[in-house]
Amino acid sequence: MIECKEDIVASKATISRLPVYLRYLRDKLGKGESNVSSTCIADDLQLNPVQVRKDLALVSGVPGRPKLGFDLVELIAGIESFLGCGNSNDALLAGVGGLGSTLLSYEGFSAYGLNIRAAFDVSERLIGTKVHGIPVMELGKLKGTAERLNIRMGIITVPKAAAQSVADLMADSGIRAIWNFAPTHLIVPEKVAVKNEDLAASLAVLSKKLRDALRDEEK
Amino acid sequence: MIECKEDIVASKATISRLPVYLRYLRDKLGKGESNVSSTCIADDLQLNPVQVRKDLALVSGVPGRPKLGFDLVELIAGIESFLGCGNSNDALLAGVGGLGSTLLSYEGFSAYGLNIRAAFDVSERLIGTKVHGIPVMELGKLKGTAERLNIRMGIITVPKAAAQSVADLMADSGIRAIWNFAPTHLIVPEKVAVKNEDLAASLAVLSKKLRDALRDEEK
DNA sequence: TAGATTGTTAATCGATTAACAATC
DNA sequence: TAGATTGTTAATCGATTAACAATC
Repeated sequence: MIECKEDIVASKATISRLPVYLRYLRDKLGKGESNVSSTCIADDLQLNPVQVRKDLALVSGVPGRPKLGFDLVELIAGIESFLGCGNSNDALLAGVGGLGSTLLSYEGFSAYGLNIRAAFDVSERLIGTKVHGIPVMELGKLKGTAERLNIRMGIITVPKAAAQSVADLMADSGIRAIWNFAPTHLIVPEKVAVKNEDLAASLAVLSKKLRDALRDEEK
Repeated sequence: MIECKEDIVASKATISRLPVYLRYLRDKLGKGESNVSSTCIADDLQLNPVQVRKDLALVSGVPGRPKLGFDLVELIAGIESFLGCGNSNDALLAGVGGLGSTLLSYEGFSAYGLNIRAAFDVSERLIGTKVHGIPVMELGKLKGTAERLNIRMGIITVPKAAAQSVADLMADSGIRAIWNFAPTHLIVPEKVAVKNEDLAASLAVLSKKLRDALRDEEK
């Protein structure tokens, strides 16, 4: 019986920091280290040490030890268990254009449990090919594939104009979580979760920071 | 004299919603509409109407009118002025791999003022070519180009192992804001702003939502 | 006028940070 | 022991939401 940290409530902010810790801790482990303190993590990642301790306390199986800090192996296992928890994150991707192909080829996802099983497009040229070993099928086969493989996560990388209809199709195919890279707001049934990956919004935040910094300087 | 909304303080959360409004409002304008109410925006984008009004009040030149709502043209101009404010957002990109090429080819950025002027790579095969009209040069020319064109924003799409050294190079070249797509934490001088585009973190949030939703259902 | 919508003030909510006793 | 580090409780900070008078 795998122990799942199922009933722990972690804030959205905490959850989004966990992969950052995970990456950092795996790096440290790779360098042959065996312990790390919250203060050290906080210094390196430019976070508040108390925040780090609180985040880690939520997901670590074993507590940190005064003077020594946390055991790297235990900590990594704790975060992996929390983020992955035995459930594989199988997904489908719709839209094998530039961004879609890039995501299909991105090696980094497997480290976080994401496993893209099939891709879909409307282009005759792409249907039947494979990208990074992942088969590209016609969009009409999305529903059957999702149901057959019991896949609950969908990635949308189609052009804006097609995004809503693909979202509808996914919702109708039993997909319950959509990672949306199309620059548009999707309307989905209540039980479908959507995460918009909004590059424009990120850019806006950065660009504002830059402008403020340059202005402060002038004074 | 262009009126800049320079001294307005908007929260990070507000700033990241502004491009979402902007996209939505441009759509509405394209459909021939001329006014929109905050309640309507809130309904469509699934936000709280008071939040929408507060956000818009910060950036709109003219107030909304009871019964009518906001003038679309004025509102769009207000958000554009706030986000762009006359300063062009010229940028450099380092790392013309899959993701880098995708970003170079992405049409959507210009609508938010981003203008990638040059790209850099170490691959002999790529140097001297153009991607989507943007010249790819050897990495060694980054500093000279940044200084000559007075560019202050850099985009990092190199592999993880090269990211820190590229960040150092950018910082040394006068770049003051880095949009980092490499899955690693960068150490930069205090005056350089960094925005990490962390796909793993986004995935973690979505994946958690999905798991919670599926679990709630079982009960 | 009546009703929809606005903008503002106050209350609530959630997340971060500070303070500090406990522990190895 | 002394000092670094932990985990927890309380205070602060920031953002969202509720309540409501003003307005077209």
